Amino acid sequence: MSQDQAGRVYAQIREMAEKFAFRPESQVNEVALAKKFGTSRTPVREALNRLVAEGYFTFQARKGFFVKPFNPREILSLYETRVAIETEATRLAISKSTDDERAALANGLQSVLRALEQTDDPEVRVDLDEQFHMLICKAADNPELERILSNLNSRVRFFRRIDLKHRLSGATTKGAEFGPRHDIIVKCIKESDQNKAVQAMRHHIERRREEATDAVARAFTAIYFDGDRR
Amino acid sequence: MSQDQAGRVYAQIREMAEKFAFRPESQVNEVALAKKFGTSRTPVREALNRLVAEGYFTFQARKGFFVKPFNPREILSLYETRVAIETEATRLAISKSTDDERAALANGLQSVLRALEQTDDPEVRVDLDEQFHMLICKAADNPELERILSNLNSRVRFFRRIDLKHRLSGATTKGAEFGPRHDIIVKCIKESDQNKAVQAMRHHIERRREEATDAVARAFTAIYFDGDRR
DNA sequence: GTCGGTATTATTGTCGACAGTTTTTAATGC
DNA sequence: GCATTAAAAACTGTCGACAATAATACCGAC
Repeated sequence: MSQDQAGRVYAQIREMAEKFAFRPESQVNEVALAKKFGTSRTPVREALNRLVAEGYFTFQARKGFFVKPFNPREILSLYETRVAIETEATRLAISKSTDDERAALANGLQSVLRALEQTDDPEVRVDLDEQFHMLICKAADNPELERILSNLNSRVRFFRRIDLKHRLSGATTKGAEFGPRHDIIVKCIKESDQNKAVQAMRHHIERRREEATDAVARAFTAIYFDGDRR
Repeated sequence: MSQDQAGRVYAQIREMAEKFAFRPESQVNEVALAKKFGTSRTPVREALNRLVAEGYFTFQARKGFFVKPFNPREILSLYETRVAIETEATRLAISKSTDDERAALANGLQSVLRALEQTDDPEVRVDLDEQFHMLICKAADNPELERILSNLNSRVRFFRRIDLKHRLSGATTKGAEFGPRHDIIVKCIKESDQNKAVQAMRHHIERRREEATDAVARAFTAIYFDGDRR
């Protein structure tokens, strides 16, 4: 038997969860998953346990694992937490860094922004957007903030995708709505303007949050009426 | 066999980790733990998996579970993360609440402060201090922030205890150093002064952080030279 | 002594089985 | 029909065993 089923199974279940292949509030069937992955229940349970602690599932003793409920409040709380983490990360990234480090960071961010301008593929754009935010967080030099943010990101990814697709489809003009906000953040970092950078980051995420709340409605239909699932 | 070994084992291992009964960086021996708890390895592994995701241990494939390294940087990052979470929680607690809710919160906080004044037992005081902060976080009405903060709390508890014991032992006067900060936060909440409350919370935690950095040195000796352990 | 390589031991990863619970289904009485 | 209870099925929680891998001890050559 291969030796790291758990890791593989973990990655796959997580991906399924991110794509909402599980119906919210439904119970997870361990044996079905085990069968699907061609393993015993052990690696499945191991994966699910990790995913509980990461906020994807809940667990009730003697009942099993359940998919996290999926309501506006949950999503709001995710975005609010992002604001908490990322504003502080921005502050730290600026206050801890030397001039050189800050310049390097600004460079990195700008090259992400350039890449953003050169593609219309929503998947890629979500990916780049995430990279932008992670770069700043990494600059804060705090493994805990990084850990939490990457967890939040993976849980918000689904909504981001839906949201982004919608906006790209022509609801608004790309340049006006999407572009400049990122630029402002980079500019403030370059100029070491802590307060303005933090404020820009806050507004950036809060704006996304509003749009995501919208996206939830669309997501609901996508999940519940998009073909058969158990 | 009883039906919830995993929960019991989880709680016990976590408590051991909080008291640093495991030597940082050392490998966790699954069979030894299983023996100690009178179970098989299954519940032990289940517990460890959860604790990895909660930041107590790390995991390397085909090597096993390891106790998180224990250095000033780790601790600094924990406190910085607390600042991120709690300042935002304070902001939300004020902006989301009605006048009545805010008054109720202030009442609750003040009764915790009264309790704080009536005991010198460090254990109890750490507990009350934690309650104070959790009350504010709960008022933010955000399950995610709450989840993260209670995780952070459990991981800093050890340092808080050491720190508090030291301060109570007479290094400083209790009233001057410890008392007023909390009061200011309550006052700002009562008056709905968001910015001041956030600032007060930030300073409160940052001050603790500085003291905790000190405490780390003491903790080191406590862990490494406090009798035999494996 | 120490270096390299091999045998031994310890430890992890996975499995299938079974006992203990919960949920579902069926049956009975009203 | 509908509620109540009993039986059956489905599912979870735990275990002991074994295979795969890593760590350690041993041993001979130099």
